[in-house]
Amino acid sequence: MVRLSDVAEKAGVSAATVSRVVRGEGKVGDKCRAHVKQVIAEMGYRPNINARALASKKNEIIGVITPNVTQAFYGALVTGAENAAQQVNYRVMLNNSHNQIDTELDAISSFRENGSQNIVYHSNVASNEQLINLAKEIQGLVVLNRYIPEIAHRCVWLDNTAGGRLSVKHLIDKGHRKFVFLASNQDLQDPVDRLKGAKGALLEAGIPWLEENVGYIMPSIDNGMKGISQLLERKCEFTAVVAFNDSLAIGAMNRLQDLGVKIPEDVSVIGFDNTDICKACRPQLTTTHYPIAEMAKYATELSLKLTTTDEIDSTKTHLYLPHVYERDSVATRSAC
Amino acid sequence: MVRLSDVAEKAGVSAATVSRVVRGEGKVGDKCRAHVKQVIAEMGYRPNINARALASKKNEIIGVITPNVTQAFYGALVTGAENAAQQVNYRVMLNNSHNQIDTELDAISSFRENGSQNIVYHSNVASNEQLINLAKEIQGLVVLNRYIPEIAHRCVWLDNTAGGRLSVKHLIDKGHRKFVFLASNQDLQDPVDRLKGAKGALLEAGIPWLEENVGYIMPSIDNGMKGISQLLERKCEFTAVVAFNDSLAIGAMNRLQDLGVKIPEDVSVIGFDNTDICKACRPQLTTTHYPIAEMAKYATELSLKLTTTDEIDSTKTHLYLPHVYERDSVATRSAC
DNA sequence: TTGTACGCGTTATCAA
DNA sequence: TTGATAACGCGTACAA
Repeated sequence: MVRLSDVAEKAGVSAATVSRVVRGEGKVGDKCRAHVKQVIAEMGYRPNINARALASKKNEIIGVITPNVTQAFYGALVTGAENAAQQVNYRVMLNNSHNQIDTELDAISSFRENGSQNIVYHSNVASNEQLINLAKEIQGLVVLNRYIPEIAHRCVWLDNTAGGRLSVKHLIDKGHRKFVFLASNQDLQDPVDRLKGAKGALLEAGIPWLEENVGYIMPSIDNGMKGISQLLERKCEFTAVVAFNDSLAIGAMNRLQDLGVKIPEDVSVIGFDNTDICKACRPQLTTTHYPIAEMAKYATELSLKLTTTDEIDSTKTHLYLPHVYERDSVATRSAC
Repeated sequence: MVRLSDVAEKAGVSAATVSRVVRGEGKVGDKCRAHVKQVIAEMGYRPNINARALASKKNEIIGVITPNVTQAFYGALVTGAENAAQQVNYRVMLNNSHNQIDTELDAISSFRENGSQNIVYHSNVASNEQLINLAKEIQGLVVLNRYIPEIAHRCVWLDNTAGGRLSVKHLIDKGHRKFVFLASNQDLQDPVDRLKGAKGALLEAGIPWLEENVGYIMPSIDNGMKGISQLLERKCEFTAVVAFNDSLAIGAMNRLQDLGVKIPEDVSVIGFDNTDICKACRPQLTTTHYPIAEMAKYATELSLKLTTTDEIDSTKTHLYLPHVYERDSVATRSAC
């Protein structure tokens, strides 16, 4: 491995000078710089990252914490972050936390020990207090998919209330008036907000909210099937099902089809997220698009900005709006 | 940040001793060790990873290179690797190469500059020569999903030929004799091997191989739909479709259903990989299981072994066998 | 079993 | 604009 000092010796300058041209900082004479660059190219020198990190206490690493990249949603998240990282030659360190707070905290410690100040953190288990405290300590920490007023300018999140409202409004516009909801039973804000939005859309349209028409379950295809069965047993009447996410929607859809219900002719179904599986089912799933890849990309850019510039506007948060992505699982209901 | 020397001072021992107990190596007196550990706990000391990496020229990082974790298959791959890494307190650095050889090579350089000797590399674009040369230079490089005889003991791969054979044999056992194939047009060994296995199974059963019954396309749901349409236009006769992967299978299945063909009553469909989307479609997809998560886990364990012990058997490769995972898209065909 | 002393490859603070 | 020189925090021969 060729070192900085090797380059310096061959170029006939000091190590300090080479360091300056490598980093592109400090004053260096034009022809001196050109010469050094030449030698660097000739020798194929590449800086030792660990030595650099040790001396500067910085490292070009962006840590990404996510429950589990096996799930399409989080895969898209990581891809978005990695995309932004590649543009500035940063590396991404990944942690699958499996929703274990200890694992998440440990990953954060580890990232920091590696000299990384840049962390994009999606947590379903950390408390607001924990996040606020971490944000104080870690300059480049960005909280993804969550809104915490105290650190609003460090949050990149989706307007889930609007999402819930849009989903339902889309169905109302198509003539539906009898709904059933497959909600998440996870102790998170997202499910609450989406339901709140849904409720709002209903009230606006003068449709009563029936709590008995809501099933709370852990999101998965299998549970979507179970959930819709339970709703059916309760003798809920509906022409549309609104699901917390795509998996639940697809489970519901498939179970209904098994029972001879035609989608979307008899019942319309709408999902949430717009993950890849929406194209696998039949009919293809109409869903509310969650631009997670873009959001993750933006979040890592924000993290970078947080650690490199002072001009951050701490009075502003970063809120994304979802929109309905139409496929084939929702149909117009002429009469009701 | 509390340093090694801080601990040493407070404990009244030398830095070298603290270093020994931290690493659990070298001889240290029992009560001395206990005392130092006590102080470490009290002070909340954690080693500086960069300093350690600089001094030892090693870093506890495992690099994972994959085309794109947005795809479920690669998401599972990364999860498997991360799983193994967590067990030994290693961190994973991720690179989405998007099948760009430059990106892959760059990632490798970067990993090495970070002091990592451990790399799990899935490449669709690197040549065998490149891989062989890299393996020479990088002690802990493991090639995933590919077999290169010269570095057989560094390869963790699937028997794709057996996979192709098993898929078709499963269908033959169910009474099918007329097949159509949706193959990949990617310039890789996997598609070739799977087709070879399929052909073998056919010949064993005395069924002729019809090259015109094979469609070569880039794997995706959309292309599965297009592919089966093309085969239909060619007036191929078949009672079963064998797809290179799950996406193609699902595309084919859905298009057939659109045309009024009943799956599996009229036509059976089998996929490959056993990714999450198999449960999203209707009927759920019977497929050939590719144990990618386990393989990736094993691959990173192998990489670790390669860099820590000398007792590696270089006469042995690491070959996994796929198996048919039955769901609902394949049915028995009584007469033909 | 424990301690000393030097090196790892950079960055950064001074002088020059 | 350039060059010494001291950190950075730890690992590791070697000596004790």
